[in-house]
Amino acid sequence: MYKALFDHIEKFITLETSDIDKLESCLEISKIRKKEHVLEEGQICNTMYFVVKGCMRQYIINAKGTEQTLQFGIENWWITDYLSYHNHVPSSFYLQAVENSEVIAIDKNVLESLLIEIPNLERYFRIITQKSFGAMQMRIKFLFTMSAEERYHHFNDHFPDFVQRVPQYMLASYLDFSAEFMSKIRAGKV
Amino acid sequence: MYKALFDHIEKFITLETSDIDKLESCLEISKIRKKEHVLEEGQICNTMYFVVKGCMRQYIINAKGTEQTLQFGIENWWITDYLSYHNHVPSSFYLQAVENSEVIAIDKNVLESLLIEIPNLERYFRIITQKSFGAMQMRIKFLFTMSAEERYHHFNDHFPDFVQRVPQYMLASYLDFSAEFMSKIRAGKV
DNA sequence: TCAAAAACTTGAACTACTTCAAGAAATCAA
DNA sequence: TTGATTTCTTGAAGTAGTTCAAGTTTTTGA
Repeated sequence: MYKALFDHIEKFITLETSDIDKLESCLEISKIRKKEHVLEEGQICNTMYFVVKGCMRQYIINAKGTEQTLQFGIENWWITDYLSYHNHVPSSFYLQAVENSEVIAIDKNVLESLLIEIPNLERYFRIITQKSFGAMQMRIKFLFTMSAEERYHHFNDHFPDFVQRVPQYMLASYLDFSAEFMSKIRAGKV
Repeated sequence: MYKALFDHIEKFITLETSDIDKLESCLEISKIRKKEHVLEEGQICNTMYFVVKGCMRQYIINAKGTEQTLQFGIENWWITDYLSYHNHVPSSFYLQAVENSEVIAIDKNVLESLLIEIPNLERYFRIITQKSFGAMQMRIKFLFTMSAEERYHHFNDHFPDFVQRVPQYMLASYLDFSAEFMSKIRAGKV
């Protein structure tokens, strides 16, 4: 059940059996129904979520009242609002399930003590966060250098299955263009 | 000399004296002249840079041959290409000094062994990377929700001194609009 | 299984930006 | 101190996208 997480951790470090037990005793799986929120704007985010199954997203509601997806989190990704988490300030974001999902939620206080007890786990989080940061640097590059149509095709080429999984309007906003424009790109009307 | 870095580290964790010595023996300050590169596109990035003095930037050259700044790193920031660093693949970016700068360069192999020896240092990097990731999430939010003019004023309100430090065209591309448009915003001609 | 809700499509009008080209101002290096 | 380089400005023309509104299709849930 927690296997997905342990498998993911073992890709980067090796845990002692005692540490596995220690960690396991702190974990709890929860099921999040499609459209359910685990964080809403204004709340303080005290939890990190590891997606075991399904898909979560981070989004905002912009000045026009439209939702804009800033980030997706699928299987084997961690998702949280790191700024609210670390600075203990109200979040600017919503965290919501896009599909019925299963996540491992781990509370900040629990996690921070665990990390002090298990230095190797600290290492795991350092590595995956640095890698995510690298992915984000590439994302900024793509946003800055590609046209809307190029971003769509690029994403579609790299993640064809994922494109099928989420509503088009969510993907459109993630790629930073309107849902209507997405429709026209797909129809070849641009 | 390395004080800036030790001061920064001590904001997040406490190092044993022996660890301070160990770390110090691995550090080396280098001076980077304005416009000098520490990384060029296509090279593999094996170094992390801590800016002691001055300003560095990460940029690309786009399809039209124009430079686009993706990231600045000023005093007390780490800067590197995390994707190239972790995946050992050629970098998509340039890393260059915007001003005459002093940086502490630390080699990947040296750092990775140090991190294993000093778990607390692992913790330091985990925390600062997560915080940087949080800042990046906010940056995406601003890019997605604000107009060019709003982005300029928002940045100018929050970092008035920094705006004076870098050429306008670099800041314009960092905020994702053209240098010419920046000129018009500043002249109130939009 | 069917009504309601959610998601997608389409075209027309609009606009926030880019591009280009040329000149002016500021900074740099010898 | 001056010529060369870099940076900034300006206006005119163009365009990659948005917005709106209405209709269609698909999915959902009782």
